[in-house]
Amino acid sequence: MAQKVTIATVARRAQVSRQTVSNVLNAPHIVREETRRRVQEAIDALGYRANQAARQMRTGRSRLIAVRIEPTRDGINGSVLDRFLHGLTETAESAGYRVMLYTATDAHQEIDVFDDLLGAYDLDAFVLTGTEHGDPRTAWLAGRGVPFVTFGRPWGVPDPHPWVDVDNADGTAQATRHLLATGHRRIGYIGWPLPSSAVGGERRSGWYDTLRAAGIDPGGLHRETVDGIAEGEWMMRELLAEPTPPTAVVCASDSLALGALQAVGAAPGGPGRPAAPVAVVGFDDTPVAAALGLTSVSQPLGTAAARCVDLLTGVLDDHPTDSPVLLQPSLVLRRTA
Amino acid sequence: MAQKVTIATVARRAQVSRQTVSNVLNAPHIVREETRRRVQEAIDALGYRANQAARQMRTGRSRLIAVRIEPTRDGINGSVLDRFLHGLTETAESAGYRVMLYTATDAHQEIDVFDDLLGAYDLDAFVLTGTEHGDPRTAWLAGRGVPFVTFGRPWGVPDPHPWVDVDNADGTAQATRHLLATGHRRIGYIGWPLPSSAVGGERRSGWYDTLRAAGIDPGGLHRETVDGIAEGEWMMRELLAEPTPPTAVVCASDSLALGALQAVGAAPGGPGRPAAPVAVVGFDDTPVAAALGLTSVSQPLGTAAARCVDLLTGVLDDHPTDSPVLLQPSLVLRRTA
DNA sequence: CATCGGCATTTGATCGTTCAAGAAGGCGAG
DNA sequence: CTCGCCTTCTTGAACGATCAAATGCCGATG
Repeated sequence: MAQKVTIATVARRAQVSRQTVSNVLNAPHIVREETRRRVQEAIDALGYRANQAARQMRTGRSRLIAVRIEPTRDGINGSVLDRFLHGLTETAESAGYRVMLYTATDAHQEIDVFDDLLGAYDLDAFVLTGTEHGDPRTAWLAGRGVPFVTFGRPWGVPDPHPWVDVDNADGTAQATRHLLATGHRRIGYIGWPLPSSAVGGERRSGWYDTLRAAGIDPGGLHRETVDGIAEGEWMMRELLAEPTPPTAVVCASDSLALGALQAVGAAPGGPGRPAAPVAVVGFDDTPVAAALGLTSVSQPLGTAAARCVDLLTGVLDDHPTDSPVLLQPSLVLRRTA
Repeated sequence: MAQKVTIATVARRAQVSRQTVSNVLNAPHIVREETRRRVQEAIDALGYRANQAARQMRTGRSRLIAVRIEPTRDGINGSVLDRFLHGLTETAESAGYRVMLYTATDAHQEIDVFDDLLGAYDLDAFVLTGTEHGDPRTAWLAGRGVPFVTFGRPWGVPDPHPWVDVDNADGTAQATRHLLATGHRRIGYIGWPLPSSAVGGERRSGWYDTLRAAGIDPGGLHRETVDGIAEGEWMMRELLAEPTPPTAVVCASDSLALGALQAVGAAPGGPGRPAAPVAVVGFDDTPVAAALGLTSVSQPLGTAAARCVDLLTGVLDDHPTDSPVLLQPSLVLRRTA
């Protein structure tokens, strides 16, 4: 087994002091060109890698970012987090950071985990997903001066923090405009209950405002429910029982959309099958949507993750760019609309 | 902002030396009961948490486990990794370990990442998923004496290592037995090409052996292809074109099963719809299967993850239990079989 | 010619923990 | 009484890096 290579090993080999090696790594501009090259050669030859623990002890920085991994409640929507995580890990790597996972059952227990992680591992930053009104987590982190980014904009927070979000309203607006363009006039909406779901409000307003802008009264053609396939089917049945039922429906999730599809009797059978009698659009472009030919709004998750890392490294490396990022989703057209 | 609480702070408050505090944490049995309690009170009162970086520098152990996060190639099967990761994080937490993510494009690049992570972060162990024949990663890790566990048994490795796996053959065997019990006699199989996919071989043999044991000749009722919905549909069409087509088919993945479903003209529409004319069973019990009412073989991913952590902590904490773990899957019955 | 300032590099201290060795006290045996 | 042993606790050193300050060198300046 090879001996451990430390900064002292490199220093001896390059005939310089430890500090000069450290400078080559952390402040190359203050080292003379010829010395820098000599040290660099020694580093390469020995395969030296700076020990993070030692560096961390001195600097108090760990180059570690924490993200919560959630149990995939619904199952269908789980892939959203999955794709986000992958993008996050990849971008963080290229910025010299690593991603650490943690779990939590609720916001308050999550705060305990923050405390734990900060105390034990000196975490540099947190990425929070799924912010809601009056989120206690952001207040706690901000109060401690811990850097963090949220994927999801802050809701009613006085002192704003860096965030990245996808323009949910624009997503449903795109869906609605597409349906209008293909001749639909009675376009319904199935989403989440408003006071509790901030994102739900966004998605509904995209549908609502687009119809109003087109001179159409959305009327009572909308329903709100918790997420789920069965719930979507039930709500769609209600809409179909209206005096003048919708000819198309925009849904806040692929789960709801899948339920709606079943209610309209569309037998989803994959690409190449005849279109459903009632058009349906989902949200999130999950694998289920792709598999079944469900038209759905796609979030640029890889980009969102990358921007989260950009914002964080901005704060951590002292060139903050505190402008929030709002990304545009795109409509993926398939059989159902 | 509160001052940083170190082991010295605790020691002063409890009127003992640093080392005694350290002993309370790491070797309580050598500390007198009354002293132990006094120190513990100080720890609780101050909210002290041992700094991992400092501990790691002295002991060389980081209490960190690394797992690779893969791009969800297919999309449908992505949720498998997702669920595994969640279980891993949760079990690791309760064992005092944390999970770190990394990405890699291929096995050789992954080995570079190993080197990086070991050099910089002193990782304690790796969890590898998806082992194949002649995997260079296990050889590299074993050669360096780095602890690791694989989710997936070793294939043709001379010097075995700890592993956890799900009995793939038993999964397809259960599916096949269920089909036999419900009266089917001509049962086909759609899976992955054999020499390249070790898991594919397992899954096929479960189907094959069960039929043989029931006195039925599997004949030519099987097809092998790469994973995907379109591929499944195509292979199923071939099977249906046989002189005596199958009345049921077992598939190596939900993707293939979904394709097969489309080929048999079954319009998957969710629970409550009439059964398909040809029975179809998938593998992995993904959200898509649940959403469409596809009968599928379910892997106990949470348990598998927990056992991976158990094996690792066994090695790391010096009470190795080097018996591999083979878990039984279960068949989730839905509409399609 | 002495002094100064700037540059490149080195030296000693430090982060918070655990290891290895040593010290204090009590107790029983010779 | 002395010695050795055990239990319990303390002291100094070390892990590998960075920070802050000091050093040597050089040419420019008064």
